[in-house]
Amino acid sequence: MKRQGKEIYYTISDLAREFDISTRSIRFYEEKNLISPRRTEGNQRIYSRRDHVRLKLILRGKRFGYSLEEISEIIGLTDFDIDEVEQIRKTLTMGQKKITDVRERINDLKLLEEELVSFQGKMEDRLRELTSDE
Amino acid sequence: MKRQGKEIYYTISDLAREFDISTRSIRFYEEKNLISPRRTEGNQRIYSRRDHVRLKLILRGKRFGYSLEEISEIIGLTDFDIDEVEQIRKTLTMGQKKITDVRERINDLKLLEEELVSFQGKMEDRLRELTSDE
DNA sequence: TTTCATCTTTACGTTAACGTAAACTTTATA
DNA sequence: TATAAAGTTTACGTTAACGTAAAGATGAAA
Repeated sequence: MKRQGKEIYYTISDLAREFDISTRSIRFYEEKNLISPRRTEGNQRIYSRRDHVRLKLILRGKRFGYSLEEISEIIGLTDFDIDEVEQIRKTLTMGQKKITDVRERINDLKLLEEELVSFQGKMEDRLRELTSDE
Repeated sequence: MKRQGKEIYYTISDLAREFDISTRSIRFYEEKNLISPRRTEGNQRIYSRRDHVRLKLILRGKRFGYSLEEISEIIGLTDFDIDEVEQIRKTLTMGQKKITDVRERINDLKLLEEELVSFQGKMEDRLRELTSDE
């Protein structure tokens, strides 16, 4: 992370280090149009604060199993290349679907958590059983 | 889903239909030792109620981005081939890690949900703005 | 200004998670 | 009992998401 006057910016290896991913991955995301950094005169990538946020979003999406294509859809929602009412309505509908999807996932995860905790409890009981009488 | 006296069992296509996946996938999960159905005399797979539950767990795992290998770890927790105290302790430690992991994922998802809802709100405002004065 | 770490593009390699096809067997139904 | 539907194994194909290597350009430090 560096500064240029008032601007905060990052090199590709800054981001790779911070998020613990390879530079290859970051370039790959760019190839897939998930992120579009500016360039220096010498053609090297410079990532803005906004790119930084963007990358965090990408990785968050990956963590719960969205493919890059799906992430692209979700992130696309944040792209302000929309201008007409109809466009906005479409975006709203899609956004609603995504929200529903995310809520479902949260519920699923809570179920799994319960199952794991319950199993954990059973194991602890069993352990007490085995270690009490020795 | 069929019955054989008191037993409930499923063929491979029963499961494929119910969970909307291919029979290939189901066989693949077996190849990876995630599931182990019994066989008929003629060597065809029969899935028990327990196998059914197991498959549901596998698919749930997949939904939030666990790889089959990770799912295998999680599911392994339910396998009662453990008997010694040390084994149980190991299992408990690992289970704890999984629980922490799952909780982190839940939090991440809640963050994403907030972001999506907030964005949705902004879009609705914008839409009202555009449609109020026409 | 040199020099070395860091960056660039290009391109081929790899792995997980299946898809698909072939050739054959088992089971259900007319 | 014949025949079609469904199942089996074997094996090669495919796609996403990178890994890795080469060959050269750029930028920071001495």
